[in-house]
Amino acid sequence: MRVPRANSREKILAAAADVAREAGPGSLSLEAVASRAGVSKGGLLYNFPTKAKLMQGLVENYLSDFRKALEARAAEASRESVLSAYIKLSADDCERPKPSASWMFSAIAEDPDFLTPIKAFKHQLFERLKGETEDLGSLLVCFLAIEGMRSMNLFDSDVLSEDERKLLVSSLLKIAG
Amino acid sequence: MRVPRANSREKILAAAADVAREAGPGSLSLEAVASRAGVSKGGLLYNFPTKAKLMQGLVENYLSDFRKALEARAAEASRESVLSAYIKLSADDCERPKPSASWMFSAIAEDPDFLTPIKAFKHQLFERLKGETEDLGSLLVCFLAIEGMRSMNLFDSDVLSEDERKLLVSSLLKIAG
DNA sequence: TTGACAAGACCGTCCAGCCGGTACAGTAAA
DNA sequence: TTTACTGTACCGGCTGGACGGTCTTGTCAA
Repeated sequence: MRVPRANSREKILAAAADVAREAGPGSLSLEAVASRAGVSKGGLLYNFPTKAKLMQGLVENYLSDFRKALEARAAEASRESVLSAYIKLSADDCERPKPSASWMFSAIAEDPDFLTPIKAFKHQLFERLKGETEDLGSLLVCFLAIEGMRSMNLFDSDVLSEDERKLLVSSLLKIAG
Repeated sequence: MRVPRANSREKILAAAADVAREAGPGSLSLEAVASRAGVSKGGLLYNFPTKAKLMQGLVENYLSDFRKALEARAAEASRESVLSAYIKLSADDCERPKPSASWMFSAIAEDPDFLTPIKAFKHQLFERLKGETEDLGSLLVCFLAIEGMRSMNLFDSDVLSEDERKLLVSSLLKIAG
């Protein structure tokens, strides 16, 4: 694999996420992405031969980032549980008021199957946490509460205040032990 | 050959939800809805002059159903807290393996603002629960865990088994007190 | 020379919204 | 009782436009 002039792939992926977030998931067209990335449509199609490939790229990018971030957190405080790392990571992700993954809605509209890797990852993560936590009930509550937090952030729903979110996180960390 | 004069509005709303669920949120077109509802495109446009009105109808229908169901639950066991009623209602909703609200993704793709009534309702519900619960931390955990459960159902993500969901619900009810 | 794009024309598809019709139902005058 | 009118509910073809994807031609750096 040759080194590109500039790394267009990542620019394009970032642009796609930007477009979905700012113009709405329904406005994620190839032209909009290309324009946003400062790339021609031909250049975009060169990197992602089809829109499906672009969606797939978004999912893979998202997952690899997530994995890296989680692993980094789990490593930096190895005494902590992975569950705690997951809680803190998610709390930080949701700190940012902008939903960074609106592109998921575009992907679902295109084809719901694009999300299967994400579902699989979540399942895998859950299994991993099960092996680590002794009280399944607590794990379930924590895991689902995180899911709820992430979901609210994704939908750009600001039901909770800043303080409430912090209280939630500390409550979850307490439950996680 | 037009057979019965029936309440087309509800038929159309149900058809829209069916189409989104079965053909995917991206396939929610006026023609598909009309065909599914056994109504012509003109007839559909007669009831809902624009696609936006149809989406709005879906949201309003969803909210009024939700309100009724919650009120019914809260009334039938008036000794229970509203939080408990909300937990049980959500558990029952998620029991059905079909994600009954895939149309939400279509609505978001059309315009994210369609969901503001739902967000407002959630906010309102949360405020109501705050007035009822003494421990804010417990409420937060419960509320978000329910949100997570609903979100997983919406995304058709089957991370939890049947037993795990039941355990989760009983754990939540215990936390809710 | 070749890989990595730029630029954009072009085509087939799809879809929302509009519009001119049509089949009733109710009413009310003749 | 008939006829004429009016409004409701619905039909279905049409069109303008957007969008995805392909293809061709050109550019420039390594």
